[in-house]
Amino acid sequence: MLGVRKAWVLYTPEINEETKTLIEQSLAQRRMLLLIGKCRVEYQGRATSRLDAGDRLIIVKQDHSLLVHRPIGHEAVNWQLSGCVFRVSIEEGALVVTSIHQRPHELVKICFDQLHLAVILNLKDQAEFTLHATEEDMQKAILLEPSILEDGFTPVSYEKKVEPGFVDIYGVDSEGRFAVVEIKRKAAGRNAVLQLSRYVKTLREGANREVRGILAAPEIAKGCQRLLESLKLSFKPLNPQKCASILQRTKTLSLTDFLETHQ
Amino acid sequence: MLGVRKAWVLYTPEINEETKTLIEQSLAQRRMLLLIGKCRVEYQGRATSRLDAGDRLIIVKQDHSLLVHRPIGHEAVNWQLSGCVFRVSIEEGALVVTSIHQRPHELVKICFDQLHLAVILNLKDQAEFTLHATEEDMQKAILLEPSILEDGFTPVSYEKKVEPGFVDIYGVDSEGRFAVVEIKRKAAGRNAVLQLSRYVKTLREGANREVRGILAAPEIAKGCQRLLESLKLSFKPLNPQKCASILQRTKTLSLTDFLETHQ
DNA sequence: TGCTAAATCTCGAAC
DNA sequence: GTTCGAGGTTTAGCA
Repeated sequence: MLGVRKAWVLYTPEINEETKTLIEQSLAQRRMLLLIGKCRVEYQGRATSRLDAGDRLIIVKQDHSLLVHRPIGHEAVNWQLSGCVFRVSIEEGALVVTSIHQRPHELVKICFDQLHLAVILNLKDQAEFTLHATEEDMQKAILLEPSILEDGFTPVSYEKKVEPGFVDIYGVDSEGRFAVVEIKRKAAGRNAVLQLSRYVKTLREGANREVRGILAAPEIAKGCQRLLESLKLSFKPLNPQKCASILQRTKTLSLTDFLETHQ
Repeated sequence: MLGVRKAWVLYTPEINEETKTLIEQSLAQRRMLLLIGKCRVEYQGRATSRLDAGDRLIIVKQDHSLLVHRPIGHEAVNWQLSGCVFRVSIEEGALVVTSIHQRPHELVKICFDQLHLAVILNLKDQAEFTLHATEEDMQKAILLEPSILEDGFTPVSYEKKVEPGFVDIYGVDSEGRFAVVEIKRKAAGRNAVLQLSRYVKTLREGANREVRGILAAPEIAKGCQRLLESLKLSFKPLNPQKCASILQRTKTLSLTDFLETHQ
C-alpha cells in the first residue's frame, strides 16, 4: 500500500487504531520508522532502567534494532539490538510500543502520551564503510615495514598464541634475540606493560633463552615508564596515523616504485 | 522566527540557499535537527573513515552532538561528541554539513546529493534516568547484606587502594581471616582471576598474614575454574539482578521492617 | 586535568 | 556457541 517514495510523514498523529495500524505495517514491511513524542520508557534485561515522561526520538531500523534518543547526549538512553519483535498497542490512551529481544532476553517498553511526528522511511544504502588508523593498521604497517619499529627487526609470526592470550607480533631483532611486540593505538598504561611482561615471562620459560619485550604505542603513561624499565622492556613511540600513511603509500605504490623501495 | 510547535518538516527540500539558511538557523537556535537524504561521509580525527553515497539519517542534537545512522545496524556509522561547531555550505550542487570538534580535534563532513526530508525539532525532556543491576549495585548489596556473600563475612572497607588498583570490598570472614572481594556483573574470566590474585598477593606481602580472595560473579568462565583453584581463591555465585532486588527491598522497607530484619 | 575501570558496552574473529 | 580483545569505544568517578 505504501509506494516508492523515500519518506511518509504523519504530523501530530492522533493515538488511535489508524495510527497503530500504520506503525504495525511499517514494521512488518521493514521500513525505518521514526517516532517523535512525549513518552515514558522502561527497560528490563541485562539490567533494568526507568525514564519518566519527556520528548524523545525513537528509531526503529530495518534490521529491527531500536534506539531511544533524548534531545541531548550523543548516546541513546535506551536501545535494543538487531532482531527484535515488536508489539504495538493502545493502553489507557497511550500508544505503547514494546520490543522484545531473545538472547540476551531483553524488553523495552515505550508509552507515548503524545505523538508529535511519525516518519516512515524507505532508504537504500549499499555503500561500504572503510576505517583507517586502527591497531590492525599498526600491526600491518610493522609487518610491511619492520624498520619503523627498529632497524634490523624481522617479524616471524603474529597473533601467536602465548598464555595468557595472543602476542601482536613475534620476531627477531638485529642481534638475533627473540622479541615480542605489544601494540597500542593510544597511550600505553599499566595493563599494557603488565600484559607484555606476562608474554615475555611465558616465552622465556618456554624457550629458556633471552626474550625482549617491545611496547609500540604513541606514548607511555607517565607512571608506567619506571615499571617498564624495572621489567627490562623496551618502548618504541609509534603513531597510528603514521602507520595508516605507510599502508596508504604501499597500497598506491606502482610495481616500479615498490621495486625501487625494496631493492 | 520559528514558533512554539514541536516539529517543522521540509519534504524533499531543494538544495538551495533557502534550505541552507533554515538549517543554519535551526543550528544557531539549538534545535534538534534531522536530515534524511543520499549523502557521502568523511571523518578525520583519532582515526579516518570514508563512506560512499547512500541514504542515511543524520541527527544533530541540542548539545551539538552528531550522529550518522545507516538503515541497518544499531550503532552510528559516524558521530561527533557534544560541542561541535557546524558549517553549512553548497558545493557543486551538494549540501555540505561539516562538524568540527576540538579536543579531540575531529572533523565529520557530510555531502548531501539529495535531501529526502529535513525535520527541525523543539523537544523538552527534563526527566531523570535511573539504571539498576550494575556492578555498583552489587557492591552496595554486599555492604548492606554481607551474608549474601558468605555467612559471617564483615566488610571493613571498600574501594581500598591496593596496587595495582582498587579492591571492590575488603573485610573479615567468620574465622577472622582477611578477605578481598572482586565483583564482576558478568561471567568472570581469566583477567578477573588474575586481578584478584594480584590484590591478594599485594595484601599478603603487606600484612604478612593469610589473606583470602573471593570472586563474586554470576558465573566463572569454564577454563578459569582450575586457575582459580590453583591460586587458592574462592568463587561465590552472585547475580546482579538479585543484588538490585535486595537494594529495592531495603529501600522500600519501613523502619519497623528494618528493625525486625536486623534485630 | 588526567587516569582508571565499568558498560544493557558492541562487534568481529577464532576456536 | 563461546571466548577474547579492539574500539574514533563512551562515560563516570576521583586524585
